[in-house]
Amino acid sequence: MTDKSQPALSPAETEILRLLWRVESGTVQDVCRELPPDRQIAYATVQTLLRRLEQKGYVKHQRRGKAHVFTPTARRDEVIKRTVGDFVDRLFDGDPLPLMLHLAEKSRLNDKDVDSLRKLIDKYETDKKGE
Amino acid sequence: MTDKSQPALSPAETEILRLLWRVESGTVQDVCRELPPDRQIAYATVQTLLRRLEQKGYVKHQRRGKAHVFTPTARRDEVIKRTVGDFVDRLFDGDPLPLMLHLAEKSRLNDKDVDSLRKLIDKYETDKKGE
DNA sequence: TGACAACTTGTACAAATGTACGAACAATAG
DNA sequence: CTATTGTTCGTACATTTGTACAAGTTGTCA
Repeated sequence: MTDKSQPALSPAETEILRLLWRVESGTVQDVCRELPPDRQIAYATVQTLLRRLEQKGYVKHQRRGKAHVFTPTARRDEVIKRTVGDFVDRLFDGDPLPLMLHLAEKSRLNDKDVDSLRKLIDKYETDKKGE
Repeated sequence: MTDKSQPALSPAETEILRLLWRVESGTVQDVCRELPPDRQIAYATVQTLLRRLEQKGYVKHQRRGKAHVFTPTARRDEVIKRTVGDFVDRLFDGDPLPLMLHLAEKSRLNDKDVDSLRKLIDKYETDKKGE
């Protein structure tokens, strides 16, 4: 059970945490290297954000030689779930359907996307029968 | 064409704007009255937020007697679209599908929801054939 | 062992955000 | 016309966020 009551993430923190997830685990430099080319922020800034993430309990670090190696402690899907939840609460009073419909309408889904969705829906209906 | 380059909304601002949309148009008090009971913030605070919304170009006001009547100038779906877009960018690199799948999985959709979705998907496939 | 390079830590600071008080002002009742 | 009441406006302030410099620390290579 990971701690449910972690403080919310700021956008910049989210950005960094996502990079860290991508690397699995890494030093400040590793994270910096992962930044897209059009998004250059200073080493020190990334460091601060990682520090704040640690304060908030989303990552931990351990030394490896001189460097700190940061590792996420929060599971990706947990965080995403909470973030999305907050978002849906804020914008749609907690009802996910309008968001889904919105997404389905506005975005160009390709065939595979539609397929995945259809599978999910089918699965939902199967599950429901099983209950 | 509404101005595309409005400054982003803070969560509190979003909250107030949503209330204003609900009322269509109203005074500070009207908006206050619309606040859920478990979310009591001071009149003055709502006022400030409405003022900031106006500065950012999301609402305008006109006098009616003593009071200011605020009206949204930004279309609901426009704002939602942009907000959702930003969110998807931030959390999913702009790809909406993971979010849709996430929503479909984690949320308890009821039968009507699933039905709506299915309709949308069907429509998508019809459209595609037509192209 | 001492100099160098890589890293971290402390600190800073401007902007944005959430929140709200108190003074000024307008409408209205008497 | 004045006192009262409801409203706005200016202002304030703590906190969070985004950003980063400079000084200190630690490992490493000669």
